[in-house]
Amino acid sequence: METKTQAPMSGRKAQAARNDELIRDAARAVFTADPGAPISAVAEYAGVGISALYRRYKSKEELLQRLADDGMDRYLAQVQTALDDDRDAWTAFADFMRSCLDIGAGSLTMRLAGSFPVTDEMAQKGRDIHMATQRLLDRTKEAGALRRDIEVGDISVLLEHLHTIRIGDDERMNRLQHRYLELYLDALRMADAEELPGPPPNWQELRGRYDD
Amino acid sequence: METKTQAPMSGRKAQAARNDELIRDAARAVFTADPGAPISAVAEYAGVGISALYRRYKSKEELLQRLADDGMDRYLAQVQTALDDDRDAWTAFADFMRSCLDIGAGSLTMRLAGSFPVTDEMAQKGRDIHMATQRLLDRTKEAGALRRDIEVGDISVLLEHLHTIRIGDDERMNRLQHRYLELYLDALRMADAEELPGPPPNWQELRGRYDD
DNA sequence: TATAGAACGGAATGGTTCGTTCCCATACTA
DNA sequence: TAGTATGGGAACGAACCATTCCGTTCTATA
Repeated sequence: METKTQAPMSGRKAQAARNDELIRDAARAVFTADPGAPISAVAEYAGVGISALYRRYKSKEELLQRLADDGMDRYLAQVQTALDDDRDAWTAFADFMRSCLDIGAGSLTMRLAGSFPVTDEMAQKGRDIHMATQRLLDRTKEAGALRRDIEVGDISVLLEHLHTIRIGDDERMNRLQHRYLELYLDALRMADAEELPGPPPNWQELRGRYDD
Repeated sequence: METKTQAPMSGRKAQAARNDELIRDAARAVFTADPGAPISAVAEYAGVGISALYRRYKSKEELLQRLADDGMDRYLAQVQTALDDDRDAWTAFADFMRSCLDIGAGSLTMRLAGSFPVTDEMAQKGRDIHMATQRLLDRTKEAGALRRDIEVGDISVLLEHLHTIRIGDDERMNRLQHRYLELYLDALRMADAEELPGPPPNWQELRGRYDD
């Protein structure tokens, strides 16, 4: 009975496994659209009851932490991919930015700022992210493919804010986000442009939003 | 006693007049920072009691409408200034964008989307804004100073989202917003750049957020 | 087929937030 | 000094939400 021909579909265990994923995806979608959304909205979006959620996460806070942690992992993976990319530096960098938009990296992590305590582990992961991103930027600058005065904090801010563009359905939204990313990319590429005003946001300013 | 040497300060009427302004400014500041802020936050920020607020506005909704209406007027004034600016087209346009950032134009109007019903008068004003902005863009494009595929909706989206950058205190925030505006401007100026992906957001898409 | 128990759905609960109203104090005006 | 416009801020009631609870469904096993 367990090894049905077509689907390991039926069966509480199978449904539970499917729900694990449904709930993660729903949570990501819902909280990305509205960081203050009620937990019931996540359940509804996932098409499950609230119990299914609380069976997996002790509290809303725990769910948010996991989501943020997930987001950091996914972002880090993108940076690694870019660092391993042996095409020309600019192409690797530009594609890195485009991927980040698609996977929503950097979005949740930032938008959830302040809504849960930061574990030591997450803080460490944040530093790793910073360093890896720095390496990517340095490499791109050395190839003369990126403005000198762009720093890690700028990348965070750019991605974070491109994600706040929310118009139309998911597909349209994504397309518009890419529209403005391309605009930014055209500017980022101008290695010899005049220097931008103000110091870029630094580590402390960005993290500051978590500590409140 | 009314005509004290120093100030026409004391006196209920004088205080009332001052409060009018205090409250408007507080409301703008508070709701710009957080469109969902409670009315009590506005009173606190203005340093007055809640009564002072309700004496002037029948409800929170009315206050929001007035604020949005105000914002539209201020934006329209900026466009007019830019249209009357007889320096070169690009400089006029760039300064227009910079001014919009400083006065918060386009910010409130958008961020408040959906939180109150739109009056016919406001809808009309919205159309005026659209047309005036269109004229400004056309003029700038004709001078070869602006990408051809930038449309009115793009300007709305750009301004709206530059305003969502909120890091540090008011001054720092403004400086950072200008940092990214300059980045955008460098890209907007590239009249012969490759076309951007996706159609720009249209009137309907932008207004759509109000009707819900 | 009967039954224990995992996994759920979703209503009920209790606490918090917030718009609005109310009551009383204060400061001018006549 | 009585009358009136302003304000301050507590009190009220509705809405929202995280979390808990209880009855139900489905599987596996005997």
